[in-house]
Amino acid sequence: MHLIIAEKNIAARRIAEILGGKEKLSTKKDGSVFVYEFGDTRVMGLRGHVVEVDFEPGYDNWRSVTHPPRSLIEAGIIKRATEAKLVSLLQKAARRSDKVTIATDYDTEGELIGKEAYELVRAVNKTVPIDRAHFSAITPEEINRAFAETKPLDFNLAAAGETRQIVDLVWGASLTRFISIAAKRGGGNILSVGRVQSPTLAMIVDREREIEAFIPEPYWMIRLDTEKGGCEIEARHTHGRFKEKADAQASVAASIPPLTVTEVIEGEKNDRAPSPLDTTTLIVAAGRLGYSAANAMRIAEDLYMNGYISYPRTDNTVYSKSLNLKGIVQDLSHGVFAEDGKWVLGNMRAKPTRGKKETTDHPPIHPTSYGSPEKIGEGAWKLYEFIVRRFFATLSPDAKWKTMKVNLSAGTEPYTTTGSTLIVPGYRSIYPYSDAKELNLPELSVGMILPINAVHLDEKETKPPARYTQSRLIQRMEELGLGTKSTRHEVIQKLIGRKYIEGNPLRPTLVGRAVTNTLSTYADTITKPEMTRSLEDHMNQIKDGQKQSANVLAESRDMLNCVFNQLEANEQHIGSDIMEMTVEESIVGPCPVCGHSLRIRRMGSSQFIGCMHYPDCTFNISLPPGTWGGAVRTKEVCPVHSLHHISLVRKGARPWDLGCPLCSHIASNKEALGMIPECSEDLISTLHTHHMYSITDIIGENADDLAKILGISRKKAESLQQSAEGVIACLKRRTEMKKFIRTHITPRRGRSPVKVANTLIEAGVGDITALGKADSALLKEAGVVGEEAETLISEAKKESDSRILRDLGIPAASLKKYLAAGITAPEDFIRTHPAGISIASGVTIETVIKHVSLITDYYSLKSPGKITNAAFRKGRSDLLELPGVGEATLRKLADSGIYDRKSLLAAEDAVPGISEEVLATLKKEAAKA
DNA sequence: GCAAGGTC
Repeated sequence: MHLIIAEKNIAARRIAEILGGKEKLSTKKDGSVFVYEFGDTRVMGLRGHVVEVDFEPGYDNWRSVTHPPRSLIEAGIIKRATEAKLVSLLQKAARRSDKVTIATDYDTEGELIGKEAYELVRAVNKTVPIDRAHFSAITPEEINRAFAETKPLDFNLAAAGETRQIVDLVWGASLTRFISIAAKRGGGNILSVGRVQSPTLAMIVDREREIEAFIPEPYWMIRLDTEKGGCEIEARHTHGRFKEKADAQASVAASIPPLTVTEVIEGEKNDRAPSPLDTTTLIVAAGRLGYSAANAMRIAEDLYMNGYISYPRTDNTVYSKSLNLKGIVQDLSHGVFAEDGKWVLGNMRAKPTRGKKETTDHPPIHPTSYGSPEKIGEGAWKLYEFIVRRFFATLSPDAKWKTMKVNLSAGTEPYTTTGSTLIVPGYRSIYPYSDAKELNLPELSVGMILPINAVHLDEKETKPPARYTQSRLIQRMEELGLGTKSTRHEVIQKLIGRKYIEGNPLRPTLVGRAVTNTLSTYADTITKPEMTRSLEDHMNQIKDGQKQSANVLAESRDMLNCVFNQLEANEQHIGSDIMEMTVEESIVGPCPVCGHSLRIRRMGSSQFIGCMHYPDCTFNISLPPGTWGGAVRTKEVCPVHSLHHISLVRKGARPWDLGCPLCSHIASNKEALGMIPECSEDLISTLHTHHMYSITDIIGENADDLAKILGISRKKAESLQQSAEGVIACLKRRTEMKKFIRTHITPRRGRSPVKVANTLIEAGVGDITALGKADSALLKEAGVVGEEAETLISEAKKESDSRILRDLGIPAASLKKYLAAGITAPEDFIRTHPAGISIASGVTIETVIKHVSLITDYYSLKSPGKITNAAFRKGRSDLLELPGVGEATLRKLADSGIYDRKSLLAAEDAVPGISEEVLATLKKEAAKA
């Protein structure tokens, strides 16, 4: 069997279609893996890299003393399968192959992916010949040619890719760990470092610094209004910017009639049709259409998967000769594009335009089939339409402009104005994305005298450089060689996810600035794009066989060791620097009690706002747990408390805006405070002026202090505190009931669990015990009826009973056994004799008696008599010896307190479930024995 | 729990 391995499923399918020709193609799917078969050939697609480099085992603990971050530099590197299922299927096929062809993408990473496949094949099949097909487009011509002239795999090229992987892992992981540990960051809060992300972050930080350091300078510009035959013309002074206002004013004053046309220069300008699309250009254009970089790529990926456009990750801007451009235009000339498509066919330029970059892996991004707006969908249509029109434009003639430059003089002052008219629309008739505008000037000739309608002196200011937008940043990254077409937008997302940058356009956060500062002081290499450039140089040398991968890695490790010398010597310093710089982001505002700063603090998943002067000041505001979202401060500040508003942010959810934390704290505690009988409005406001907002604040205060604050006696203060504790207990029970209702009631329209609970609370049912005693009329009012109501009540009763039992001191393990035996309420323990309970539940008699005593003590009833385990066992076997006594009879007897011969003989009352005659017979038998 | 690079 001939096994062909492609880089991805779609490529595999198309290769199979082409090579299979007229042969019947069968598609098999195993899990999520597709296999295409024709004749004796089988084609499989990988998912890019199916193995990953990692450190050998033993380096997982970040805080290990024996394996500190630095030890990662020399740690062994292993490869681990990331797509286990796919790998096992691949190897299964490889075992039975007599020929293998690697058909991954035609670039460095593709060669490495090919080598990974090669090693997986070799691991299970030592002898099968393996070759490599190179193709720059998946078209019949290219594929047939590539498979007719296969070559050996280029191990040097793959080694170049592998070297990059290892350098990235070693630098990235060791530095990430070091700096995270130094700044005491863990969990989802680490500080990452990498060859691509760190220089990208540094660009944003640098830009922000430039903006901050920028001092605007005033300057002046002069414009002049004139007209010709009713057509208004604006001309500008040729001096441009005046630095001195006086000079500008002098020029304005000298701008006097006559205004004479001194020169008219007419020309023609060629406006070249745009070049084919690569990923970066697509993202930039998408940015103008309102798509973020990551969103644009997601949509493009979708369009590609559905067959509407070609592969969206490419650096290529030159169509290959094998691409049937005319055929594609014909295919697209439907529906919305019918007319424009026909126009393109009728006006096609001799050769399509070409861009500067030409690569071999994929064609430029172009449409592959027609999709109507309905099929494509609203969110993606603008992007798809752009891709189609851009494709049209690359096949359309250039546009032509007529230009006119007119020089004028007003008194001694020179002015100029320009106009432009589109004379040949060319590609512009089907490509409306450029903002170049026509500006028609009237006919003017040298010597003409025009009126001066006005002379304006505009005061302006120089402006700082603009912040990066996502697409501008991606362009810049491409210029600097940072990242690839597939990863640039992901890098930006990563920086946002790490809270290094935010906003649109992008600004650095304090964390982002702190990390960049530290890195550029102690690990400059990783913050510079030059690291990527020199890595690429080394990769080229490895590819050409001029250098060994091992040498490059050794050099790189030496460098990293030098960096660590710096870092380790300054670890304390680095940690405190970052922590100091970033603390500001968690500061909410002044503490209302002591005036120091309040900070958001996190401990595990719980979070609260606390005073930085703790423990001297214990003021704090509780916040919802982190599962609702991490608390961050927003820009808004409360005018009353001068505190930043707080927002809870969670992945995949809209942020929950709490507003001013103190306002919301006060509001949410107001109702609870009102539940304390002694709390009048006045008393509450007195409490507020002393910064006591919640019930816990009242309870936590020293009783004497509380008395002083409120101007009441100590006794009254104590009773207030007691009432407060009562309210807390009551609230706690309510919460429990709410939770209970939530787990037992399915939400339905107009009847949410919360609503049900609130109706019950209003009616005075405030805990689970009360719910167990509630009547069905009330539940009906709350919207719970029939069987559901019965279950709710009986479950509540069960829950409440078992709580009572637990509170009385019956341990959970025994309780479980009792409940399983149907002994659930305290009454059951009194109604049934301990002997019956013991037999039913399997708990030993001595323990049962101990537990029953707990209950009888509580209800002030007589305790049950003592029975030892031994006596109980003996009595039980004695009874079983009596004729006609089995387990069932034994149990009935036990329920009535009969557990041995003696108690049987002493029994006076009837035993439920046993007839009097039988009982009498038993007694006789017992007396005999 | 770290990187960057493929692809889903």
